[in-house]
Amino acid sequence: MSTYHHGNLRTALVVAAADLARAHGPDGVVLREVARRTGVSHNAAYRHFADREELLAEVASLAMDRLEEAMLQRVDAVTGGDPRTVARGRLREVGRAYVTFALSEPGLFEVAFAAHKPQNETAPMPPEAGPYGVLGRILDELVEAGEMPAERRDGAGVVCWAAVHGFAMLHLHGPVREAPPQEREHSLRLLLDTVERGLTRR
Amino acid sequence: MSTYHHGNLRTALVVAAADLARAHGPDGVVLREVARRTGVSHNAAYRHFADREELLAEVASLAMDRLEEAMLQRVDAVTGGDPRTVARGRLREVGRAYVTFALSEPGLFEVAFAAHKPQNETAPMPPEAGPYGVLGRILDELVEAGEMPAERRDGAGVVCWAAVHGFAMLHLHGPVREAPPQEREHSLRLLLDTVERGLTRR
DNA sequence: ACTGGAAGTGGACAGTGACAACATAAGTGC
DNA sequence: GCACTTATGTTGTCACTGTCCACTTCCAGT
Repeated sequence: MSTYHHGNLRTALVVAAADLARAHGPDGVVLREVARRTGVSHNAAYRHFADREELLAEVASLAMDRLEEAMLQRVDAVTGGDPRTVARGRLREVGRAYVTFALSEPGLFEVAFAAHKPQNETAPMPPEAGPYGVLGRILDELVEAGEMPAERRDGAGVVCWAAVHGFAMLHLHGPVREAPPQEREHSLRLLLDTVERGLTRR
Repeated sequence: MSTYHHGNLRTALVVAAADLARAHGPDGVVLREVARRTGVSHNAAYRHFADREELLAEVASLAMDRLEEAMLQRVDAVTGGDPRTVARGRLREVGRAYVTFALSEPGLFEVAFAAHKPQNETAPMPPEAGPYGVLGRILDELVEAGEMPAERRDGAGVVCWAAVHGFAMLHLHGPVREAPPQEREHSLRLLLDTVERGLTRR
């Protein structure tokens, strides 16, 4: 048989797992179904991943990449004259991108934060990489532009992230999950207003 | 046998399920283990709950009650002269209570927001009940005291909830889950500052 | 005292993650 | 060219889960 060895099963498995995640969330990523879809027997995955959790972690990492892409795309579109308004605009856009991604790719988004037990292999937490890094750079811009007091810079990343993350969660599983889009947009605007005002004012 | 009929198995099952939730999160609530702990055979639960999801929903409701208690306890402790400072203090305390509960009872907290498929039986969403109601009343106080513009009242509930919910999530499963308590306290303070400033200022 | 239905039991079944033993393909040194 | 080693897939199995079904036990109302 020419197809005994798949070639690059590992990535194929991750892709299939990501599809499942997209469609059915973290619990939908079932090892045997992933194998089925890849046209390979169950247990084949164990040659590439220690266990289900490790495959899930790979999907999570993929999801983080997608999230970062979405953020960068929107953020980089904000440009033009005044560094102050640019920085403010970017802060808003990065928040909007986060929420938009979460609501349009709920499955991937959940998986990204469902990686449970182990911290990753080598890198414990490179703070300047990934979505958090994107946000951090924008906050730095805000400080440099004189729009945010420098002493607020420290926890600001967590504050911003918490706000949009919570917003997304509440609209995915929380009590406002059935709110009409119009109301959702209103809340989001107020959220972005509040954070911007809270971080920059006075 | 005197113990063939348990008496009030339903609540006993919910309690056992809650214990499991406390210890191991939503996925730790395993029907068979719940039955085992209650000293009853598997399947006994099916006389009281349609399926696992329904038992989980009951635990979620219990968790919501605990959360509301914790919030009320801290909020009601804020009292004294000026209605303005009282209202502001309560807003901070309700947020602090939310985060504290989430971090000290992560299992229950997760279950409270893991109830997936069905909206509840009778009440679709009584907005004035539960934790959301507690928060809502505080926001009303803020408006009445003249500390928050009335036109901001509408989405304010979602904004506050999102902020603390996201904060809790990030510290439970997110990238800052291993942050030292000191750093966490700093971020929380900044979060509360930001929301307060953002909602009240001009 | 009898009986009908509610509450609990025991036994199945399909589906899951994981492990161990086996089979096959691809290299690798000679 | 050719044996041998190693990475990669496969089959078979196990314990565990949620759920369905048929059966048993007990209480309540006549």
